[in-house]
Amino acid sequence: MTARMEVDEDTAADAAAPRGTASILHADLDSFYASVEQRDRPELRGRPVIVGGGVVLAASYEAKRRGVYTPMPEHRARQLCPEVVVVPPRFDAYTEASRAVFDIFHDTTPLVEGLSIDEAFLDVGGLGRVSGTPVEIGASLRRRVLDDVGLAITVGIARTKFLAKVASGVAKPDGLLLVDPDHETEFLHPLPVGRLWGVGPVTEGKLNARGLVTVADVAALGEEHLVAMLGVASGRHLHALAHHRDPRRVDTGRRRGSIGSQTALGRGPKSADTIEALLLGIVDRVTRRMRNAGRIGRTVTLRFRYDDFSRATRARSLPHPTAATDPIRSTALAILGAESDHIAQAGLTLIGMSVGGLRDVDDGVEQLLLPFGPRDTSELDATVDRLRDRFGHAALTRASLLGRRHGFEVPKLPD
DNA sequence: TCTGGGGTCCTAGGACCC
DNA sequence: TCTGGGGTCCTAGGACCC
Repeated sequence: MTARMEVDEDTAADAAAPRGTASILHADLDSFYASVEQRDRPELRGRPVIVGGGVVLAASYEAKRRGVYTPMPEHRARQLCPEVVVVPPRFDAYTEASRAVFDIFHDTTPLVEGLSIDEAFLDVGGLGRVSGTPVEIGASLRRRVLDDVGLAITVGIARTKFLAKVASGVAKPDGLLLVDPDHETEFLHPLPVGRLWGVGPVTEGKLNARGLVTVADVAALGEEHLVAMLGVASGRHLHALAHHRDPRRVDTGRRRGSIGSQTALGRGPKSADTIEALLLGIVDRVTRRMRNAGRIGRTVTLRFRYDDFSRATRARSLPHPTAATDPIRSTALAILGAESDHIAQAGLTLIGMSVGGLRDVDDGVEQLLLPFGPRDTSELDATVDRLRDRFGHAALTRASLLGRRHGFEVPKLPD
């Protein structure tokens, strides 16, 4: 490896460049769903546990040691490990546990970027005088999550988000690992390429087929070769990561760009009525979640999977963003109608719908209300009707607040 | 290995506009 | 009548993440 480093100009340049300090934490709860079950049911501790519903959603470390992983079919897990305990998921309990852990994150630093229900980046740079070194902060975070929430959490600490994420992956389970900024290459280069964030089975297969097995192998390659192999974005990204270049800051302002729901149907024939009923249930669920979140969206996407596991997505954009059930339902039904022949022929095994192009409902309300002022309310009634149609009844409360802020009364308020 | 449910990002072609 | 280049939006598909 040393010889490789010497011939690699990029790495040499990196080594000469001034390093930042390792102050980014990646905190990742271990086997999250399964750990919550073991926490709440002491008789499950020390035993192989999977949370499942057809496939393995999460496996305890006792089960992982037996070769069980996500998303393995449940029956396969039982073959590998006959004494495994299968627990149905309790998503409310996981959401609540996640909220408690994120409270501790936010109490640690204001710079928190959530990645999923069970992991986040924390920037603890500049907290030194108050809270200690990043390693001390990481250790105390782990203690607090265990004491207050009863869950094990692994923390990776590094100069960049990418390295912190890789570090927590290496440190699992129940660990803490600092990647010293002066020894990043030694840490990174021996790892298999599949450890890189963004390298999945397909990319790993392409790289392996060209004899590229470790990160060092990838790092020795010019960017143009990776771009030719993987495309512009992936190639550049991978090249940068292999040289531990990752300028992304911890971003506290990230918001979801789409909200969706899907359901697997199993094999066997389903009537068109059954499929339509399932879709209507999905539409209700998604639009309710949108309204609860105060988001509106424009692009309705249906997702289908067929008996042979081929997939298709069909999208249609609405003229205006909305969270109202009616326009989203009719758009979804129109897409379904256009696909009905293929569905009848190919056999549907999954149906899903999501709404993308999300914005805040306040933005939509504001856009419709903004042309009005205190002296121009002649068309306000019609506008309020349109507000209700597009965004649903709840938007009227927001419209009322916004109207007052702009100095006029919005009529037809909800009671 | 015969596959859940929630998402993100990237690519690419075509329509449309200037 | 035929032509260029750039930008944006829409749609479909694919890879990836937990």
